[in-house]
Amino acid sequence: MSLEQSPGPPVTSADVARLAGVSRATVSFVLNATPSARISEATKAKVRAAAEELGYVPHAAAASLRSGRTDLVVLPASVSAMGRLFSDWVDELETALGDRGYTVVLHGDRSAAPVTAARAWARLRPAAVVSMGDARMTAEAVQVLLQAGTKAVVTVASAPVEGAFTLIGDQADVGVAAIEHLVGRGRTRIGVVMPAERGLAAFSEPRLAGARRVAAEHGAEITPLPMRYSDEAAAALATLCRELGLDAVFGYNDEYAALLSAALADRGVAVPGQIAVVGADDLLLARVVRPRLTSVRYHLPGADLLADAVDRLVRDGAAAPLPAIWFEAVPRQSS
Amino acid sequence: MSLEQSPGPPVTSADVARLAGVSRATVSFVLNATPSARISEATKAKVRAAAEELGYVPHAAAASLRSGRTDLVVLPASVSAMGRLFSDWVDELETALGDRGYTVVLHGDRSAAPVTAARAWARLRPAAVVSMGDARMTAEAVQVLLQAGTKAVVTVASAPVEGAFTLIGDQADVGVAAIEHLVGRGRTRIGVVMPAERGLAAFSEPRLAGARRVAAEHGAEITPLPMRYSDEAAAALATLCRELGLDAVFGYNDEYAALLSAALADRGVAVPGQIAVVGADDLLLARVVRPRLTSVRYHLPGADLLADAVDRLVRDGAAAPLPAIWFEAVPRQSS
DNA sequence: ATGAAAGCGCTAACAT
DNA sequence: ATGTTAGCGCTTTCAT
Repeated sequence: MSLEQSPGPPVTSADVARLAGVSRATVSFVLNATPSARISEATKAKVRAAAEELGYVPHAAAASLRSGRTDLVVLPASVSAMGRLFSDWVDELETALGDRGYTVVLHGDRSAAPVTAARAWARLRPAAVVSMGDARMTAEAVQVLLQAGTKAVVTVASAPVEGAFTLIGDQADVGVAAIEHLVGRGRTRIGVVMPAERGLAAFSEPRLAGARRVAAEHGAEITPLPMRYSDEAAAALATLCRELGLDAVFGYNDEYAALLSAALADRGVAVPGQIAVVGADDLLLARVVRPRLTSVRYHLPGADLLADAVDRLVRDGAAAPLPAIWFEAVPRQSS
Repeated sequence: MSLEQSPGPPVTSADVARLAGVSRATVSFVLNATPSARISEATKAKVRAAAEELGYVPHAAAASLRSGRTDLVVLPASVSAMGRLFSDWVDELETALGDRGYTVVLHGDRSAAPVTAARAWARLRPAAVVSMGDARMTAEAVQVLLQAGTKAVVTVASAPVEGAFTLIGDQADVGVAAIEHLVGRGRTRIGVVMPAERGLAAFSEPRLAGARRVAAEHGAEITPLPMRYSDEAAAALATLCRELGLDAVFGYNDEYAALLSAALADRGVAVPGQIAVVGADDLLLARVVRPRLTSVRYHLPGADLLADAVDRLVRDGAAAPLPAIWFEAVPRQSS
């Protein structure tokens, strides 16, 4: 293969047709294996050879513009805001959708307003938008997408979102699971870490609310603890925890919890002896640190299940509901 | 805003033109703020109002099909194979390119062959493909993209890739930095963790090669240690390390290293007393675990710098070279 | 200052 | 069994 520095004009299906000595329609039929068209094997071979020789790559946008169909699935997701739990799951979903013929693309938008973000996705005219862990799929955002012809709008929310296929899952239940676990172990003066990093409030606020609800039921006391994700902030907070006389901390997620747990140990506070610590997400990190970290674990629907639902939504406009996301504390050494 | 369940046919610029009482050309001029066209303020206002009222969202594919330009940048990246170091950096790059008017999209393809993957990206006719940490941007893959009209093909590699804007960075240097550090601390019987997970060989093999090179220079001995990313595998490997009489381990990256370090401690092996441990990527994890983990740190070019280079490449077809990626061991308690 | 019309690369009726 | 043709939604000369 010769490597030319300056490639000629882009190869189109017309070039392939010319070289193969057939029409553009025939090229389309052959390369897309259109079932309704009967093309002789000889012609097929000629077309494929020509395409191969020219290095022809179809123009996805042109094809979908004409056909009115699209195989694009947009996953709105900011890579760095995603825990390892989610990133593994996103990977599986990508594979599952890929197997079903979709082109999956992650779109990490940074715009604040839900409708603005939705418009950015809608410009691409995707067949589906699957929003996991992004709290910004409001009813209006859904309308923008639907209006742009998006067949499947999937989102996670604590209650059904109008027009969208909603995966029910309430972040408050993370707080509930954590506090129930701690109360069950006799803890009553409980701190709840609130990350200072932007974009995490959508998760931390409901978790705190869930924590408060359960604590009230059991006569336990909740103290919100703002914390930045850094060594120094963890050290300062560890000191504060001791001064406040807390006997437990729910650390928002495993990363914050592990950071704080290490800082507590550095200050001579016994974990879980004096202060119990609970994380969330059940990352491998929870098993890497010592003491091993008790963590609230997600139970997400399987990626294949969700991919099937998306496929159904795109083809038939409807799909059977999926089981809700639920949460469970996995007890380890830290509590 | 009324939420209709079944949206009508998609709104096109023709609808906007009709409502505003102007031609489609005028709509295009107004919404794209075309400098060469002089449109009266009154008309502009009318058009914008009509677009707003109809909830018009432009069809990106149609626009770029006609104009021959595209603002799409594809970042080939498998989310889960990306360390947190890279994910933060990818986030910044996304922002930087977004600020320059590009639509950034992560494409986590799972196909093995470089050319197949390149074809999948080329179907989208992106303006640029920026491949970080994906070792599969071969010269042929670059040609496929160039041929499809991709203006900027950027990749990381240990040596310039023909036709691509290459960011020089050699994974072997990660191994070099780790082993030089360990040898400098008097260690001579060194294990190198080789992750069993698929897709990581592209990184682990060169790191091992770099480690071997430096070890040979200093009369140290290298033992490759296959390991899966799990608690059990780490436990088994910890036992093996002791049996082999190793005095140091380079743990591939911080995650594997931390897992192994904890397993060693569980077995009563003193870290760093009996066995020193070094990771890579300099994640916050390295500061979360105890003993704090020595780690090899990347020095990547700033995201803004790279975004500028991409922009230059797209507009002018050329850009000034960027400084090479280099590596440095950050000493902490584990070595 | 605005409109008419051509055409980007492709697919899908409809012809042949 | 294959070719002809008419657009998909948009941008962009060229006219007016």
